[in-house]
Amino acid sequence: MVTIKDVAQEAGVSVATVSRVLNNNGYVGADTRKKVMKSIAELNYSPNEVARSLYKRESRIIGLLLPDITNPFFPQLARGVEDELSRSGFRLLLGNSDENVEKELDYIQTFVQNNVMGIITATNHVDYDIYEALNLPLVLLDRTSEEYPAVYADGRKGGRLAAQTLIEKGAERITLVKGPAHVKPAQERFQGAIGALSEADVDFSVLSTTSYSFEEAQGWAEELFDKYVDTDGVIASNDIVGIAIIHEALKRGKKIPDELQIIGYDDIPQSRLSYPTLSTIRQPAYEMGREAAQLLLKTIKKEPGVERIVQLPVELVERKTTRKE
Amino acid sequence: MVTIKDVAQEAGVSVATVSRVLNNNGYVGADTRKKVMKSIAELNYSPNEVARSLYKRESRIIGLLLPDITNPFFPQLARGVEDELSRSGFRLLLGNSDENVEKELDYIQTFVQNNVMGIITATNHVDYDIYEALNLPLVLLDRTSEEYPAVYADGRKGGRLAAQTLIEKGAERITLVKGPAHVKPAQERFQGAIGALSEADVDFSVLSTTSYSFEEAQGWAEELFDKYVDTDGVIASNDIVGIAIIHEALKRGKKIPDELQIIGYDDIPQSRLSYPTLSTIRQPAYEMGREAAQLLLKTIKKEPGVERIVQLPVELVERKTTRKE
DNA sequence: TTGAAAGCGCTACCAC
DNA sequence: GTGGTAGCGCTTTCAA
Repeated sequence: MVTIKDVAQEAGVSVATVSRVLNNNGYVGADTRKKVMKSIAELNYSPNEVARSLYKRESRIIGLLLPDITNPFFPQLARGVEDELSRSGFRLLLGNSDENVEKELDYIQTFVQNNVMGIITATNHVDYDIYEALNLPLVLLDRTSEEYPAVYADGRKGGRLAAQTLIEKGAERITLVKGPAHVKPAQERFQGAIGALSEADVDFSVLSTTSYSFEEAQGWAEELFDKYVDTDGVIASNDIVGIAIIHEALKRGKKIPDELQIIGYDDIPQSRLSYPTLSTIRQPAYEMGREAAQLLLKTIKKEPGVERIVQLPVELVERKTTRKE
Repeated sequence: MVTIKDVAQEAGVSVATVSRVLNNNGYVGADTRKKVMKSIAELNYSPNEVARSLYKRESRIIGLLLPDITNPFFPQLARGVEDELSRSGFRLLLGNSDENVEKELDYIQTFVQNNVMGIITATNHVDYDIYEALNLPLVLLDRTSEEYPAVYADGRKGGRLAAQTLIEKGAERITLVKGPAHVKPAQERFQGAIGALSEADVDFSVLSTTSYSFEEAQGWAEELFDKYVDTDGVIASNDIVGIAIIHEALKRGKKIPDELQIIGYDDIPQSRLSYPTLSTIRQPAYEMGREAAQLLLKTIKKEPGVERIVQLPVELVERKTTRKE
């Protein structure tokens, strides 16, 4: 390992001087600087971030905590965060919590132990003490809270929009799929949909589910059609479930969208590839990730007047599982 | 921030003693140990990993370099790596390279700067000098190389299997979709398929594509049917493209699998949710991630007799886009 | 404009 | 058994 000492020796100056050219502060003579630069290049030196971090009590690392990168909504978020962060030279320490408090706490602890400069979390347990005591820039992603800055899309409005769409397009026996109770955004969109449904003159039923996963989505779809045989409009809890419902409906010979309309939530990439393509409520996941990163960066840099809440718009994407009129 | 000094003071011992109980080495009297433990708990102390890392020249961090987490094959890998790693208390520094050498080099550099204990990379540019000079445990994931330990599934065999399957099931005008030339595993499976196709008495055509992405998959599918109108069997470059092809085929009124059979590659989770469900060659992505992590861990711990190559089996998953006989 | 040296939090060696 | 202390690679006073 080549250290600052080696560079200093090679260049015939002190480590202090090397440090100055490295960080571009303090006075350094033009030719001294040149000499140092040359030695740096020759030795292929790059400073040890760990030592730096120890002294400065900060690093170029951000902690990102996600429920599960395996859920296709989150890779988008993660990429957004990473792309934005890496433009400022920050790197990502990544953790999947599976919505499990212990894992979450565990990750938070190691984030702190590693001197991360800030944390972005898409988690439900922000109310825990550990975040309070953290004393670190924190931004919530895809979640809300009274206390912390947050970037999210308006779930209530999204849910409402989904329901309204189905109502307008003539669905009369709507089934609303409710996502896991412990997942906040799932509840938000559910509440929004319930609101719109209640205000309209339609019959509707609620199917309660406890997961979003690919493995179980098909089970929910089957249960849905077993219980509500003649439903003609389903509001899925997310696109995965929506796609599973398309699948099951086709299997049972239902005509989409004539006999049955389906609307999803998220607009994950594969929704454009289902057949028929899934109408859905779009959340700008990649953008959300970027915004969260920007917000965090600004907070770290202590820029004045940073907005605490960034709410991104949801949007109806009409494709082929809803009727045209 | 509470440091080892604070704990020492609180417990009325020296920092050396605290360090000993922390690391469970050296002699510590039973009651001294108890006192120290108590102080640690009271102050809610947890050691600064950065300081530790600086002294020991190692850390509890692994660098993971992926092409693009947004491609649904990779989250599985990443989860496998993370789950295995976290069992040993390691964390993940994550980077997406987009198959771009510069980004890759950039990430490698920061990995090194942050004292990572090892690197897992799913990258095509291992031949570059930087890896040689690295002097760090490295394992390739989903890639092969003469020089480094690697975990992968047998692409040649997979490609061969895909082609054989279609031939056996009576496809007579096969179209083979070739993935991006710079992506090694894509070429492997392509070669495998070409081999099987060449040995059989079938006509076939090759459609050359330059990406795997959702955005462009549909374009490839359209091109495919425009160019090869009467193909009755397509070997997709991966499941994304396979799903796009199903979509396009249905749109054009083709009967699957009677008029047209399709076989994918990877077995990403959403392949079970397409309609009809996609027959495919399964790569055990999650397992691959875990194996890579295990291999790396063993290398780090310098366990003797560590295997250099872990080749996981590919497997035909018959679903509804291939015929039954 | 430059160098010497203290110190970031921790570990490990050497005394006692 | 326990404490003192050097030193990991770096940054930043303070003096010169």
